[in-house]
Amino acid sequence: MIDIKILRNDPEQVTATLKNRKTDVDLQKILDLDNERKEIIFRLDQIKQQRNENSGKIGKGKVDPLEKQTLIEETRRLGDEIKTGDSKLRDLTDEINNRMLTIPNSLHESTPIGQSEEDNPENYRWGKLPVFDFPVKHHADLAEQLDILDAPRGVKLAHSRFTLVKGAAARLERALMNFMLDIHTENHGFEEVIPPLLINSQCLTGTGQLPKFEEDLFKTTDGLYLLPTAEVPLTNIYREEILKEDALPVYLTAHTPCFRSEAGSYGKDTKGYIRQHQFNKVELVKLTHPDKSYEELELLLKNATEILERLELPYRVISLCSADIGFSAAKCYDIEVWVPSEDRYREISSCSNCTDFQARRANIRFKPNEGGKTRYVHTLNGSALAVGRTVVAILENNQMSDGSIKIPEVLIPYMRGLTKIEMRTYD
RNA sequence: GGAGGGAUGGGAGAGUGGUUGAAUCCGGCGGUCUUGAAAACCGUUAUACGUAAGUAUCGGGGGUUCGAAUCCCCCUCCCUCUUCCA
Repeated sequence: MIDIKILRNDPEQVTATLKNRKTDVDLQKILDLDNERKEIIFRLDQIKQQRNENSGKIGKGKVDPLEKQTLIEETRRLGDEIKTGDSKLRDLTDEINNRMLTIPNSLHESTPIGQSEEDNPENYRWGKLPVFDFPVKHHADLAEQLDILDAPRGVKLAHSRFTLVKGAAARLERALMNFMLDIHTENHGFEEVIPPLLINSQCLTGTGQLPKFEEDLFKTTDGLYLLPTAEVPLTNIYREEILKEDALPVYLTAHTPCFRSEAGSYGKDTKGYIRQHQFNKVELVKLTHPDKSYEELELLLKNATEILERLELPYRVISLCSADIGFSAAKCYDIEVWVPSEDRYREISSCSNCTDFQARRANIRFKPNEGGKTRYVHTLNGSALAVGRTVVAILENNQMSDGSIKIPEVLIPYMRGLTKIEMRTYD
């Protein structure tokens, strides 16, 4: 949530943000409601003051009995007025809040203005693209031959966009999560946690998935949601808390499955393992001092790209432009990995600085060392990495002419010595 | 699932209708003392809105009352006992 003071003092700035983001919110309505609210508060405070004075007099018995009855009756009328006023005020405040929750975060000055994802500038590329002297295969075809990803049976067990992961692919996913978590905990200073996978609506409102994006989520019958990303529980760990400044920055990582309904992406990536309702992801979250969040974003990006470099997978980093950046982010880098069968890079990570936007929604603050007012922390999150898509990248980039897959050097110990995924032979 | 108990300031914990935004203790901060530290002692120590007067806040919502942390109702969460279970 943005600070309503920004909207009051500089509505043009918010209007510009909305325009650049290609979205629309009725700001004038919010401002009107806000003014109405101010007036009600002012009037109500005066009535309450009068009521409190009257009650004080009655209580102290300083009024003579005749006047007392009149005063009580008069005060009762004030009470009625307060009652209706308070309920009006509450409704008004709720409506303002609900509308405020639909305003996206302000953009950082370095976030490029663009009209669509076409306008996301590329920052740099890393790695040599693989050259194949045989026809490149799609990972779904490779996996089918190797009998390691089973889409039809995923459908049988659940629904379309679910895949049964088998044998060497299952081991590869397990190896990747362990590898990624080990790097982040041992080299990058993140604390590993295992959060609940079912999340309540307050948390999802805190990180910005609710109320606007409910249709992207799976909801359970008792009102909880399957998490769409570990960003939600990790960022919300300190919801409604005040941290000590010395506790910052907080670095958290988790491996979790993620669940997304993928509403609105019918027909996209229907073949293969790119777009699933359930996928594994290792997530990084940072809670930082507001003055440090942009340098922390650069570090976060490095934390994520390091995984790809160690796996020797070619990637590029792009900056999301105003039309493509997420609702909660002020600035966001996407890391895209090379996918040979598509002859292009595909998203494998998103690293965002959400500034105080989520912290304000979730009420995550810290007490400055030098004293004074509590301030909102800045929250950052990044995938490092999406495990399923990493499997896709390894299958495709490391495919051999015979359809076998070379295991990246750093994963071999995690694969219990397996260096290659080959055709299974059933006797 | 069954029965009961509870939710108060950073923490512990008083407070059953009228200067109680809230005793006391711990913690935090400042000071006295000390070469320094500890101990002791003194002071101080919530948040939001508002230029201010002020208003609101004792889990959340509603009600009773001139007046509610305190009484009544609903909801949420937590705990204990019991049952079941990886």
